[in-house]
Amino acid sequence: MFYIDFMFTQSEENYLKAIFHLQQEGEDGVTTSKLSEQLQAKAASVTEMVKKLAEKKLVDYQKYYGVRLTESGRKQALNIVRKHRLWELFLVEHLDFNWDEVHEVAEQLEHIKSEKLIDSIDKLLGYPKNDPHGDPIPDKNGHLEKKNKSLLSKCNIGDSGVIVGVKDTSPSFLQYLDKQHIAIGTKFMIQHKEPFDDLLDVEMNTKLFKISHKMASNLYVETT
Amino acid sequence: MFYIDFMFTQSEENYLKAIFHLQQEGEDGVTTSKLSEQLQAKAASVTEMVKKLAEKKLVDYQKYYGVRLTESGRKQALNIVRKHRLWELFLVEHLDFNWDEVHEVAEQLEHIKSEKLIDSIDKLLGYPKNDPHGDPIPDKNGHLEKKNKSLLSKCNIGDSGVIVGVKDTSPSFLQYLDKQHIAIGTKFMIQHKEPFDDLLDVEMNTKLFKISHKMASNLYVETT
DNA sequence: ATTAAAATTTAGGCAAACCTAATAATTTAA
DNA sequence: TTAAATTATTAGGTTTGCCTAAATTTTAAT
Repeated sequence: MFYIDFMFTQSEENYLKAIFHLQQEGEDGVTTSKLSEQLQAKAASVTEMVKKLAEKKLVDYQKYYGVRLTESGRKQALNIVRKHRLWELFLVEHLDFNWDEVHEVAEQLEHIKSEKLIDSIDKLLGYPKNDPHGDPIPDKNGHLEKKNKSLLSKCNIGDSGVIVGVKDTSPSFLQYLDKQHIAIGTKFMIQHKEPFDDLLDVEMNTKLFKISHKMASNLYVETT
Repeated sequence: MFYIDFMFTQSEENYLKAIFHLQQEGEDGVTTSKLSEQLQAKAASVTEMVKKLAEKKLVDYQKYYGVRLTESGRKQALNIVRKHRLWELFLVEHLDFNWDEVHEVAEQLEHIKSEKLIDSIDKLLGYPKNDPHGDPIPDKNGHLEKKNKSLLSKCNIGDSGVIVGVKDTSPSFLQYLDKQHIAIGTKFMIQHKEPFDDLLDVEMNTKLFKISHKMASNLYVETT
């Protein structure tokens, strides 16, 4: 295939995506070591690639102080995130994948270069707003809706609402949720919060669940 | 992602596929120069890769005399061809792609590594036998149906049948067929064949077409 | 049967993206 | 505020998959 100006290697795309995700989390700049961890690459490799991205004006890079996406870099990153999330939803909606199986395949599919392809998938899915993990899907123009979600672990006794997303998307966590019939859309109400270890008693589906702090800090909710 | 024993690079997969296709055409072994042309790579690059494939027992390689797929290599090649053709059909059937648009995207999609993904696509499509260009789709076990197709250019006056495939799958040829409403499944009968230049008068869709030798030698037919 | 032409292989390089080891800058803690 | 610890960068390698140019083998033509 022929490559155009603004086309990137898979590796470059993975870096852009990783920087984007890390920027979403912490507010401060993205460090070499954070990227190194996220991408499972050595710090030296990260420095090298980051310099390349800086040359291409995709990131602002300050030696020893990390990177930040430029407007152009952010746009590219959002495009990859968009493709990843649309593919994930497609796999669940049309190919009988479970939400714990989609990530790995979407990691590959997100690099397919065809605007028509992803726009068709988008259309087929009815221009969806969220992926199977509750994360918002950027639109074609790079607009990303930001929800008023918070972590279940931040909620207090008496709070109620609905689960809208997961922070950890590892198969093991998602399978654990499946086993307990906890899913996106599940309504909850916090009955009790143990001061000692933050263990929560949460009512969901008319049943009572004990939810660890670790689990609660990986569930996004919208309170009502 | 993690790589397993029998997983290949995109480049290796492209070589296997190219060798497979060239073997289908000429009966004799596949030469370095044929591969070089097919893959748009220099002969020296081909020699190098071919040696690697030989080490992996995917091809039998005789210096200066070319390669031939081993049983293992053929199985791998068929798997890639299977994926390519299933994706092509998926694009046409589910994403409104025209048959002249699918090849380029399928060239990328064929390298996605997920057995579950391609099996789901296969199922979604109803375990189809042919891709949008009429080429047979190998099944999961590497079985490839061979049809009794021949070229329209080999037919004689009075012969009739149905168009079952195209040899040239370039967008320009396919668009040319679209313009004349010639498609897979179109029935035909040869009214006349001009001895001088092999120009054919062919009845299709109750209309009469003049078909050049070049065009006729890119249309596969089954005669009745 | 020789020789010229064509095809193929070998040798030596290059870029991408990774690595380790050594060095340098920054941060933390005494 | 300095020294130690941490973090980041540079320097120098490796592998993959390409390339050009030179050498070799095969094929074709006289």
